[in-house]
Amino acid sequence: MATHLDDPAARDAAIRAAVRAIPHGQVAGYGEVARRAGLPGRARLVARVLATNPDPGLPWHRVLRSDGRIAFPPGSRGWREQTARLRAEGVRVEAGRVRGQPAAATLDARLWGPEA
DNA sequence: TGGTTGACTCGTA
DNA sequence: CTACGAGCCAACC
Repeated sequence: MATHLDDPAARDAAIRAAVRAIPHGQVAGYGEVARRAGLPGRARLVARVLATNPDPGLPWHRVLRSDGRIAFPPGSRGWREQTARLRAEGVRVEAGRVRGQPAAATLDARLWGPEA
């Protein structure tokens, strides 16, 4: 049976919604975003969506690789822009790597905290 | 129809 | 801690 996520457009929308859900000044991994969008294991799909994303308002810079590093080649245009955008939000970035916020932790845990 | 590509991830050295 | 290889998924040619 075809679930709503079988439709490419729907998956695309779900992924972008998950990205928009990342709070200002916080980050999340590709795999984490995919899981939150209801697409576990589709980290590469998330990357594709961001790469082709037409929405300038999407906080794509808050999405990192699972090891906390920026996914662009060091020194590239995107790499520099992502670094700058993150720093502008108060995120500590060193050598293309984000510190203080393990991207491996679940987004839910960060949104709701250890209390909830 | 079949091989290549990439803003990925994980296990191992 | 970093580097490399194999696995994966969907889009492209």
